[in-house]
Amino acid sequence: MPVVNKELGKIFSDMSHIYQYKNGKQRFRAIAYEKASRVINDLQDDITTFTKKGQLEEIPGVGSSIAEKINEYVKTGKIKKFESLKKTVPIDMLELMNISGFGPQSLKRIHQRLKINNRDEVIKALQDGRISEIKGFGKKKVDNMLRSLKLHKTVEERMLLWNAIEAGNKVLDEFKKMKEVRQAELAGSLRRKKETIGDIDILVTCDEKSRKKIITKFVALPLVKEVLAKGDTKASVIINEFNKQVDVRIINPDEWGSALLYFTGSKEHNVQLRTIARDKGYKISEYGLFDIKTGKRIAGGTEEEIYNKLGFESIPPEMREQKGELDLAAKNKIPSLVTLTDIKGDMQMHSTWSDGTMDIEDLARFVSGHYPYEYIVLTDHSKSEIIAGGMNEEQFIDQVKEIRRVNTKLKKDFIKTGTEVDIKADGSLDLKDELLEQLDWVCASIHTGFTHDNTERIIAACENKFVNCIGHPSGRLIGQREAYPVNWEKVFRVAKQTNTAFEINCQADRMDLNDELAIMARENGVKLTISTDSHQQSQFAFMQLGVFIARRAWCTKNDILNTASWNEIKKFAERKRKK
DNA sequence: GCCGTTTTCGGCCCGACTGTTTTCAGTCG
Repeated sequence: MPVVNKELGKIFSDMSHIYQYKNGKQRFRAIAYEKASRVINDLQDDITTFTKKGQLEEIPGVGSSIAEKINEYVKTGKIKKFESLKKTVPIDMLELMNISGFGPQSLKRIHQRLKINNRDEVIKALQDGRISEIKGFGKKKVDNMLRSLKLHKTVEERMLLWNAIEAGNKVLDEFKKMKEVRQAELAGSLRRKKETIGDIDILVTCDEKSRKKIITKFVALPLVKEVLAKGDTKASVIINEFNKQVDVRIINPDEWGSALLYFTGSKEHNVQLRTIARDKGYKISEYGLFDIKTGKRIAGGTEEEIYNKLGFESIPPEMREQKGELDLAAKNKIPSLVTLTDIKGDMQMHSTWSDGTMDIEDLARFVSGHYPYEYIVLTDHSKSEIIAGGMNEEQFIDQVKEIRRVNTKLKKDFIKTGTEVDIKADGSLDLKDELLEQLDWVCASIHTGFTHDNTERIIAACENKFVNCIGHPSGRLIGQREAYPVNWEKVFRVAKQTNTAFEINCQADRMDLNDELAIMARENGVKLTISTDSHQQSQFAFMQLGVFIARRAWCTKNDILNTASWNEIKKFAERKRKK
């Protein structure tokens, strides 16, 4: 994330906290700052590209007042209003507001009674019993505050989508095993397939009388580490796996659609939908769609029913991020998103010839036995990748012979020849064109210089007529390594001109391109590939992760190259070579 | 503070759980 965006996001989040703390009547102002903070944090481009063009107010949630503050910050490095606000509250204490149980009103009372000014003092006062002497702070509340303080660190770290899918399914299976349960489904950001997941949401239906029994069974499961809350219709627990929070909601079977809609989010999508419903004289809650005047329930059994009653076509969960999907749905223009079954082959993987764990024949037999693919492309590393056992030109020639041998043995032209060739610091490749020309598919990737601006390097690679695709283009590793700076608009323009595809790499910690960049690529007319970059058997299953990214980027089958037959892909490569 | 195919003013989604209360505020998702 661009540094300025991060700084501004933090400032606006702080301002939101300050307004919540100061005065309940400023609630909506606080919400506005909160929203601005989130939007700016999610922004792909550096905010200064907006300030330069005077387009700040085109960002949703940014109006004239916040735009002015952004300009002030970009120009002077400060926001006067924020500086003066900071002096009126114990700002160091408000850091705690991100922790559950530490709301503005509680912190305010603690500050006023104990004259405490920072988070460490609050923690100390909690532990030595001073806070439990304040009216309204009983033993349970203090215990809860101490507990969530302890949990805060581990729970705040988000988990990778892949891990969340595995953990979520484990819990989901437990519900499906209970005979009282009618339906159970993963909801929340997990259902929308965000690249990282905060907590796991599960929705369950049953007869009303079975609710208590289900909750009781659930909180007693061995996989539950700690119970945070439980009532008649919901429960929150921490599970052993990844130390993550799981929220369960139980509803009646005829509320399935409205509850799923509500529990899937995103929050922004729901708020927009509810606002529209309200304008039309309806009210949406997790219990259904209601006519405000008569109080009559209009819909709620399925999500589709609710969308339709409000004049929308149904919207896939991956699109529910308030990015204009409701406008499209109103015009019946929701794209037909790519699905896993559309994928006809895997475009990047490694064998024992470089750093993979399977030899070519085992690999081919495994994939053709477990996946319905028409082709796979073997893309072992080139010589610069010494640690990964990268190969030189002669070794690639030998490998081509081996691939032919295996294909003959399998009696089909299943394995395509290829490489993941290194893009060197100067933008040149570390394999000779004479070799690249002989391969079916060339993917070029950056493996060094992660802190530099790599725009020109990627462009240079695109301009080589034997390069068909750029691999893991942004170089980020989720939670470990930031993406290197790149002028993406420029890069995607060149990609389009040169007929170079860009990869959506499915490795669980890469997910690269991410959804935002995939949107930008698609809008620029750049073709995408979805590939697992598998190094071992289990990783071929990552393909679904890439499909999820593509769906979040509103991609159809036509945007994804490897939904096509190999003949089509060959034509794509040939067009570039002829240019 | 943001926002607008009924509004440039007057709205701003909706309900459950907890704890400490005698009817509700605070917090959360």
